[in-house]
Parts: sequence; structure tokens; C-alpha cells
Amino acid sequence: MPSRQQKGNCLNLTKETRCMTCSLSSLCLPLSLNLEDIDQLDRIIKRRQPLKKGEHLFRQGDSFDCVYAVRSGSLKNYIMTNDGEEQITNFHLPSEMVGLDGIDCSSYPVSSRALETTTVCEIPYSRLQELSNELPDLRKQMFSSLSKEIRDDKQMMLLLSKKNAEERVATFLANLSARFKRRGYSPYTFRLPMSRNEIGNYLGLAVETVSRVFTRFQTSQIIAVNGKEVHITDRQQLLEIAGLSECEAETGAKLVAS
Amino acid sequence: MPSRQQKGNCLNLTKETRCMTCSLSSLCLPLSLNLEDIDQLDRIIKRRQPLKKGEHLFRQGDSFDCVYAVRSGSLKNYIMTNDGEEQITNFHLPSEMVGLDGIDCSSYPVSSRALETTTVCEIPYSRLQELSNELPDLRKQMFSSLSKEIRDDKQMMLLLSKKNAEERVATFLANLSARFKRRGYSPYTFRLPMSRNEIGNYLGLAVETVSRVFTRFQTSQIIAVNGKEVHITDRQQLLEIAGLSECEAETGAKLVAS
DNA sequence: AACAAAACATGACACAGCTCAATTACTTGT
DNA sequence: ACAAGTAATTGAGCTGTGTCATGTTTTGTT
Repeated sequence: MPSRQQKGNCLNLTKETRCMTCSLSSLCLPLSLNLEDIDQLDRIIKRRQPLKKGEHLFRQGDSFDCVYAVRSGSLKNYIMTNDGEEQITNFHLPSEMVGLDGIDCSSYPVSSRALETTTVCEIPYSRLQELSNELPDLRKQMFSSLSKEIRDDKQMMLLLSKKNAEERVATFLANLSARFKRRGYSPYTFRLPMSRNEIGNYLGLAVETVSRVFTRFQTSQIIAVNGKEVHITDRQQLLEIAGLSECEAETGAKLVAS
Repeated sequence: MPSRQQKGNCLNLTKETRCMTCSLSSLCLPLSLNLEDIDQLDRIIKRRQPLKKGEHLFRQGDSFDCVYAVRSGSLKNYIMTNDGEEQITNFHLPSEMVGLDGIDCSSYPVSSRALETTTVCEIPYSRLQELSNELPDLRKQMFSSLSKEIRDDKQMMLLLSKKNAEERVATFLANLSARFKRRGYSPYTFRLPMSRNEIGNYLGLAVETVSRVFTRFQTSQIIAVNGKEVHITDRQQLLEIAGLSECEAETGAKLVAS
């Protein structure tokens, strides 16, 4: 199999490196594919060596040639303002697709950087495109990913333009909780992979405000925080503050068809 | 040709109702198609009777079965918060696609409503999907539309989380100006199809703030406003306030491949 | 273990933009 | 052409959140 471009080193583990046996396959791109199709997809996917914390998966402006799925760890995507400030546009957890918004560009429109040690599956876009020509289900799944991201973005706009600091933080925590749950982790106790600074950046708040809201929530017995460890004590009230109904809270995962 | 569903009345004008002769085809879905493919696309498109100002093209929750391209007039898309407030997520001008974010849903995730008398091309999604199975260029164009929308949304997040009132309004005007220009209208003089209230809603500002910024810009000789008529007097300064470089300002159009 | 650097928390204060209120200018229907 | 409702403007005052300053805790390095 001639690879177009040897970008990063490829591991060659046997078990971990097949979609077929990956515990995330029911959340990820293979979601709606049959076994045979998964096998085809598998063949074009490269598993790269883990990214260390702070390393870039790609940078805004890098030539676009691959999309990625997170296997473990987490990423932040961000764009740069003209005066050099960064604006985080998304955090990505395992099973989520990264880089799709560059699809019709020659270069990535955002940068993506590891928040911790992170492994990804690398999918050369040209191959994915060829394959999706043959597999309608794969195509459908890609459309799903894209339109899901758009819907999430609209919710983010709502958050940024209408919600106050407490509502923003509550929404953020509820969303993370739902995403962890989908992946089989506890929705009540988890570790934040990002700093307060990054949370503030993402939510359009100053770090200090995030910090204060955390302490306020802690005082009101809604959450218990210890550094990056978060325990949700009163989920009901958290959702209420977030302005989310029970069912909205369930759809916190990215890249999941309806 | 058996139509799946007779939704709204279909006109049967001869000239206006062909992509082939439509002045927008170079900006719209047919963008990268050859004549034969355009003809095929043409056959599945229905032209509906104009929407009157305030009428809905679709509502959040309506069953998803069509995507649309604006022919003339304009639309606002919005979602509802749980306490019944509306959050405008987009304005749509001629040649722009509407409804794509519902692609993997059974129902539209947003509402879309005419800001003025508006005509649209209605494209039954199931037919579009069939056709896109056969036409790679069409498929590519749809992916382009989606990823472009995601990129625009990220810019909007940046605006909402980092920019102040003046920067927001300037960005908004610069963006509209660029979109009008692409469509062959003057980038300097145009009519706002939306109210101050709607601008404020979209930009995350109170109406009063929008009004004040407009007067301030007028006083500084950057624009001349008369009701909904806007004339851009000092484009350079407008872009500067918006925090946009010249080339960024050019990409204000939605749904345009790079 | 000791240090440096970064991340986090908390208080005091300022100010951009919101709210409320009042006035003026448009739209729309009859 | 008029009235009545709606949209836009302008002012005054308030407030949520940013900024700045300071101290504390955590993390990473040698």
C-alpha cells in the first residue's frame, strides 16, 4: 500500500489499530458501516505515535491533507485573532472527528493542539474521499459529522450571546459530563483536561470569572472541585442553571448521528 | 415526474426557473457542475411561490425533507432558548443554502423566516442525496457548503467572545458589504434587510447599543445611515475597526468554495 | 528535595454595555 | 390622509464581568 505521504511515524500494533476491535467504533466514523466497509476504512487509517501535551496535530495554515479521529487524550482547536490572541473553538474527546472544517480548503483553518498525551487515527482525506465515493454509508456519516458540528456551533453562539457566566460554566460542565457518559465514563466524576484559562477562553470569560463561578458552585453544593477533578453533586440544579432540559443534556456528544 | 410531497405551490415560469439561466448559478450549488449535471440538478428543484415578509420557510422541529437556496430576498435563521427568546444564528442572502444543518436529523434544528418578500429554490433532500450519489462534483459542493458554514461559525464565536460592540458592528457591516459585492451589488451602498433589533440579537448586543454604534460611526464619517440604507464612506477604517485584513474582508460570502 | 514557573483563587475597583424611560421617526392599514 | 402600532434614537443610571494586584497552590525540572 503506497502511502501518499509519510507524515509522522506509524505504529504497527495489531489489536489496537483496527476499527473493528476499537472500543470507540460505535461512536466514531465506522458507526453505521458494516464489517466489510469498516475493513476498507481500516486500511486507509494510519495510527500515529502519541502527541505529547502541547504538541500540535496541525496548525492553522498547514496544508490540509488528513482528517483525524481522537483515540485517547484530548485536543483543543483554536483560531488566532489578528492581534495574536487565541480563541478556542472546540475541545475534542475520544471518538470525535477533527479537521473536517478544512474539507474544501487547501489549508487547515484552525490549529489543533494536544491538552495531554493524545493518540489519533489519521485519515488521508484523498483516500477517504475515494472510499466515500464507494460507500454511501460512510458518506452519510461524514455529512452527519459536519451538520452535527454546525448544530453544536449554533448552540455555542447562543451561549456566547445570551448566557451569563454561571449559565456558561454550568452548560460547559453539563456538556462535558454528557460526553464522558457516552464514552462509558462516569458522568458525575471526571478530570478536566483543560486549564481554567482555556475554559475561560472558550466560554468568553476571564479566568478569574471561571474561578469564581467554580467556587460559587462549590459553595452551593452543586459541584465539588479539587483542582482539575470535578464531581457533580447536584446534577439537576446544574442542568437548571445551564438552561438545559433533561433531553438536551443527553445530546452533549459530538459526532453522533441522531 | 411524481413529486414525493406537494409542499407549497410550484410556479412554472420558464426562464427564471432554470439553474442554467439563473444569474446566481456561479455562486450557488451548481457552482462546479458541468452543463449536463446542472440539468439533472435542475429537474429535482422546485420553485415555490414567494414567501411574504415574516412567513416561515420552516420551523424548528418541522420534519426535515428539503434544503433550500435563496433566489431573492433574505431569511433569518434562529433557534429558541428554553425561556422562549430567539437567537438569530444566521442571515441568508441570495445564492446561499439554507437547511443543511438538518441533514442528519429528522427535523430542522432551527427556524427560518423571511425578512422581506423572498423566493427560494426547494430541493427535496432525498432526491439531492440520490443525485449526489452519481455526481461527485455535487457532493463536493455540498461538503464545501457545510465546512464553509462551520468556518463562518467559528469566526462568529470569535466575534461573540472577544470583540466589543464597535468591532462587532463593523465586522457585521464589512461582512454584509462583501456578500453584496459578490452578488454584483455595490459593496458601498446597500439596504439592510433586517431591523436593528435583529442585528443586536445576532451580534449579542442590546438594540440600544447597535443604535449608538451606528450614530458613533456616522459621526466619525465611517458610514452614512438613513434608516435601513447604509453607505460606507470609509471602508478602510471600517475594516480596521472590524479587525479584518483586506483579504479576510473578501471572504464574507457564504457557500463559496475556496 | 528544592526551586522556578505556571496555574489557580480572591479581593478591590472600573467601565462597557444593559436596562429602563421618554421622544421621535417610520410603517401599515383603513 | 390619518391613526395606531412598531422601530429607532437618545439619555441616565446600574451592574456583571473584566482588569489589576496579591497571595497560594500545583506542576515540572534539576
